Amino acid sequence: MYAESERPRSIWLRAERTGRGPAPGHDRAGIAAAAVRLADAGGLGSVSMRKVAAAIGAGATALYRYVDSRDELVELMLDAVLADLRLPPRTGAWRADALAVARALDDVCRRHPWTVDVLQAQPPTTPHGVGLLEGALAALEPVEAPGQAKLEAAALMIGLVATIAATELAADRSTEEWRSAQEEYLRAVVAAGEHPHLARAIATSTPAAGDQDLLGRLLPRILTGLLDAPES
Amino acid sequence: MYAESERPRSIWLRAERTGRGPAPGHDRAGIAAAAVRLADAGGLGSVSMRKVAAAIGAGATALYRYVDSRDELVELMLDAVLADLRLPPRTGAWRADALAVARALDDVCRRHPWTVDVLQAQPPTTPHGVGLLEGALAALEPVEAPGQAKLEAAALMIGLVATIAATELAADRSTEEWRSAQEEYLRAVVAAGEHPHLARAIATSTPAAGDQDLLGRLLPRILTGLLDAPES
DNA sequence: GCCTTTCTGTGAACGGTGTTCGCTGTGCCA
DNA sequence: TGGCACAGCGAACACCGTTCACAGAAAGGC
Repeated sequence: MYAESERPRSIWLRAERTGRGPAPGHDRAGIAAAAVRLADAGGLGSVSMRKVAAAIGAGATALYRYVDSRDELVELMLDAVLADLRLPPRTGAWRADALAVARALDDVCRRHPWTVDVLQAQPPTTPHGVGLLEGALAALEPVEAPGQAKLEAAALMIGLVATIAATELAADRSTEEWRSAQEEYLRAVVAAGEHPHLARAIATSTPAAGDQDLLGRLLPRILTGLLDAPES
Repeated sequence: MYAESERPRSIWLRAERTGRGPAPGHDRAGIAAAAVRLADAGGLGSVSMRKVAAAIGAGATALYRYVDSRDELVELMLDAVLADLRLPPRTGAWRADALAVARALDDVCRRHPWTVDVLQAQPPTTPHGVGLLEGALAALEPVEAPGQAKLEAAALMIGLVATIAATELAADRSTEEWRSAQEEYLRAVVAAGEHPHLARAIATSTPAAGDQDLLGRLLPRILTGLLDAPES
């Protein structure tokens, strides 16, 4: 099919083991688990090849025997956490089914906040990632729409879940002093009086009232907008 | 108010010039413009302190006289491109007005694709960024909702515009060989037959048919979901 | 006018990053 | 048993953001 073997291939099409030579001391699952542990503790930024290698007790560059690049390592990590997705059985009510898929993904984002950084960039093309896509498309099965529109809807749904989760997680994901600097500036803007609507909104805002279930209120309407189908 | 002057402050609260000492050879606007040029050409990743400094003909570390960190440089860049926002006058029809604000932001995202990376992370707290927030809140003025809800709606609206733009720009923003590897894997998944819905959606998908005006179809419904107001 | 103070720009340096390369040794296959 | 392909490693390269001490220049106070 392809010339010899030069073509760069996805990690998911490369066998983990060739059979020749000494047995590897580690495997993709263990590496991904160690990297996920690091990311859960300190965010994606604290996942470096050297740190992950150290975490599994290997030399700095041993990881490149298992992974072509850091991006591939992140793909491994994403697939590892998406393996925990618990997609409920379909009921046939497509709005509810799609919402259930979204909620399952949302759960993963809560457990592993760094996943939003990956999911916002592009839809996941890993084994469990395409499982998620399949689940979303299965939920949309009753809808009459061209395949292209459904693909877009599924991809966008994933991105939107990530964005909503990111918005709600924003407070946790930034440092204290950065937040206080932001707030000081906002206070100054409000005090300057040039932004009356912003001032009023902030004044009448109860700081603790994180509104509940954004996903449940938003997603059905978003899907309606994407697929232009009447309520059902 | 604060002890002496140690507290870290936002760059927008620091004067650009104190008056003493030699005149600076550069200014924030010029630095931001050079950085924006770099980002437009090669993405946010190709904006490094050294490259920006070289672009304005300065030594590697001269930038730190104007900016406390790279993150602040990005804030400068974001504000520079948000200065091009052309917010149309309000009409009083809040859905249409909010959509107009979103379209203005969408235009900026098309011209400077790297802005989506910044906007997805958190709402913009720069002079023109709060101008955008003010514009969004002004559009929502006729809506009866608590300030907190309106703030959330405005912030989420910005993030969603960025996510939608990111989805549509995804093809342009990745390298050719990465995309071909992804496609090869997807083809293999479809061929394996374990994902019937995905297979059907891809089979019936016309590759060129980027669906038009996602924003116009999505945003009104999203706002309805956020603010729970009847159509008007 | 001078002097002090304060700021600008610089080059070197530190610790970190992703990644490449050549080496040693090991274990499988023929 | 010989040969070969692979695992792991250490050094190295080219970057990155950031800090620091130091040169020189311009403004303020006297």
